[in-house]
Amino acid sequence: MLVSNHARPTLEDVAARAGVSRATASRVLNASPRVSPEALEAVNAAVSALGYQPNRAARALVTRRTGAVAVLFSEPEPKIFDDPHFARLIRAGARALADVDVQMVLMLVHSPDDQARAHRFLAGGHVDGALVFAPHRNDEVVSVVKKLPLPVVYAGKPWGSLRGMHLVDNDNEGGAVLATEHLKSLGRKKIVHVSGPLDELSAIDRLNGFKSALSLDDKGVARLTEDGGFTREGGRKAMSALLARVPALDAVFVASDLMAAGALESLHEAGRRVPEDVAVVGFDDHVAIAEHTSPPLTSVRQDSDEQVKHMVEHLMKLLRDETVKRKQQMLPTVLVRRESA
Amino acid sequence: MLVSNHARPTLEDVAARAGVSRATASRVLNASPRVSPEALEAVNAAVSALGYQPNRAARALVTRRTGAVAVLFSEPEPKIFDDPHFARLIRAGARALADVDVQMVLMLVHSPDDQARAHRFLAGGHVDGALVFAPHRNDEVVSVVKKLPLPVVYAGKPWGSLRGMHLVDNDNEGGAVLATEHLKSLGRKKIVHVSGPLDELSAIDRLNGFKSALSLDDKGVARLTEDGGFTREGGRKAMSALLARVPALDAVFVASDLMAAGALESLHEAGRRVPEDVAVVGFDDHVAIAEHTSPPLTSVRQDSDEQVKHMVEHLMKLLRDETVKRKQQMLPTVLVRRESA
DNA sequence: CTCCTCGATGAAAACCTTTGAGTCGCTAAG
DNA sequence: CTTAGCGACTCAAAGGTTTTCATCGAGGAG
Repeated sequence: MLVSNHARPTLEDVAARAGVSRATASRVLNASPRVSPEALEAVNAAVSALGYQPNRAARALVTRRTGAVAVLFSEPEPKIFDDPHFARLIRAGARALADVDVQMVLMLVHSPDDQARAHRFLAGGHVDGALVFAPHRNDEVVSVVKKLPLPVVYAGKPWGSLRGMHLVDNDNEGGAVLATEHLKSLGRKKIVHVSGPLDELSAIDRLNGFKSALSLDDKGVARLTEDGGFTREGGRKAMSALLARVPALDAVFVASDLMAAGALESLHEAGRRVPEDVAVVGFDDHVAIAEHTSPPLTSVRQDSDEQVKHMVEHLMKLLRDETVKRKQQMLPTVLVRRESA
Repeated sequence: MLVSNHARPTLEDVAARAGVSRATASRVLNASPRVSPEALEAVNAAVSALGYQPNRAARALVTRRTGAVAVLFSEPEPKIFDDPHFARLIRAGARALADVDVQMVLMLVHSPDDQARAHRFLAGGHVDGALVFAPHRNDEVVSVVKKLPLPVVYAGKPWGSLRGMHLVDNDNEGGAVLATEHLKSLGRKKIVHVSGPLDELSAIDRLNGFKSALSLDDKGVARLTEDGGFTREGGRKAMSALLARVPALDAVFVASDLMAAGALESLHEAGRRVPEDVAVVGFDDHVAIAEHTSPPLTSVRQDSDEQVKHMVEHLMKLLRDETVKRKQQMLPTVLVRRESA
């Protein structure tokens, strides 16, 4: 029998070599139970002998599954560049999806053009589902995605009604309580907060945790809090503003490590020693930042790798039509002590 | 006529509605010339009326094209997190590929496991081609990819023989000459260089540009140069080492903006004023960094967006079997003056 | 010994598109 | 008036897999 030119082997070839029909070979590949041990072995042998790989397109055609999922980021461009958090999320997504043998189609969505394209793409059935990172208030992406008949898992709470939405969030509020309680336990009396932008629910949750740990009323929170916009520069400015407004402050809980880095700069400039004069706690536990500030930063760890892994698992369950016990998962946060508090 | 349930319309539906055959409808979609204006219009009308989108799997099955390309990054993890350059490349890739309606499948390749997976995936015919970012010496990814019958375009020169390889590089050497000449033109006499890791050809090229602009011999270069590893911290340390070794230095060309940021810190600590005492030129012109150092950084611009765009165009030509005039493209670099030199 | 059941298997349809070969109606050339 | 040529189109095959349904054989019950 002539071996064909070095075209990729098809299921037919495998079946022929194993001495069974295409159907049986297919059943082996899909781990169907109705197949005899001998057939199973023969097919497996043929598969590895031929180096067979199923043709994704053919399979997709009949199963109506593409084996790909979209990963959507809606974030203004500078943030994506500056904040290592995004790189980490993208990497975690790449790894987690590769682990389950699913193609990751990355889409960055900023402009209305991008939104239209994303809509076309998602509606076009080119992916089986989507992972959506869109933390901002009234994010267009969310409304675009929401009306599509497509399984979606969100990272954190998207703005608006959460009814029926699948998401994996970090316990932002709990983490903030942890951080604030820790500062209290150090005997600090005048604790302030550099928050993230209040059009993101994660920032609001952290603010609320701070507020509840200190039993503050709205006015109190407003006085002791400044928005740092989740950027380094914003953190620096917010810290300066707080120093001006509350000169006697002896501790600060900063809602992200990147902002905390900025806040530390501001504190140094103001001549305050950390942690002696002012204790500082960040949020994220982003090692690349937290371990390289001076002093190294005590921070609330939110494990992004874990979050993304859960998102992928959750989405896979949705795709397999399994029932998920809880649509909305919350991941615990822990305090990682270093030297700043 | 009953409208079917809300299943996605197929080409058959479009053809029926337009009153033509499937074949004609297909030709319209693929912009074949052999089609009458009336038919063209009728089909287009039907397409938009039905909101038809071609089934990618079916198309892939017959054309043997997947409509997806892989984007491979082989870089140790910390780099990917810390260096905004990667975020920029990823973003540029996402945009450029979306523009030509091609799916971007992102793969980060670090471990041997990853390499095996990448090999399986690429050999499995799941993508039509690949964009490879693998700058390091003897990078496994390159050898894996090289023996595959798959169109590949590299970012920058991969290590090893370049014969027959398609790549888009920045004019690193030219940029380095530009930077060094600029420092000379400022009347600086003692110019040193913080290089990137010398297992990357881009770093070597920049070093060579520095060397040739100053007509240095090997010994001279060695004395005036220190490896900063393309990291911020490395830049700081390299600068300190150079300050110790060449106290009289009055200018430094740093091979990346991230390292330059570190070098500036080191210079400040050493009490040198920039640019009065020491003029500094970076490389990359990474705005997020260069505009926010103090003082703002003069830098050699390499336009990554442009580079990636060229890579995508190049790959598309390869996929269309067009002949490419030059397999290896070199993109010009320009000096962007700010305050540091 | 016959009839059923049941598990393993094979034949064939279905998924949706592209594309080469063939058809049809027309004009221009002979 | 016939015929070659041509443009626009249709027919139908091909592409590789999953899955339904039918078949086949073996073994157990009657």
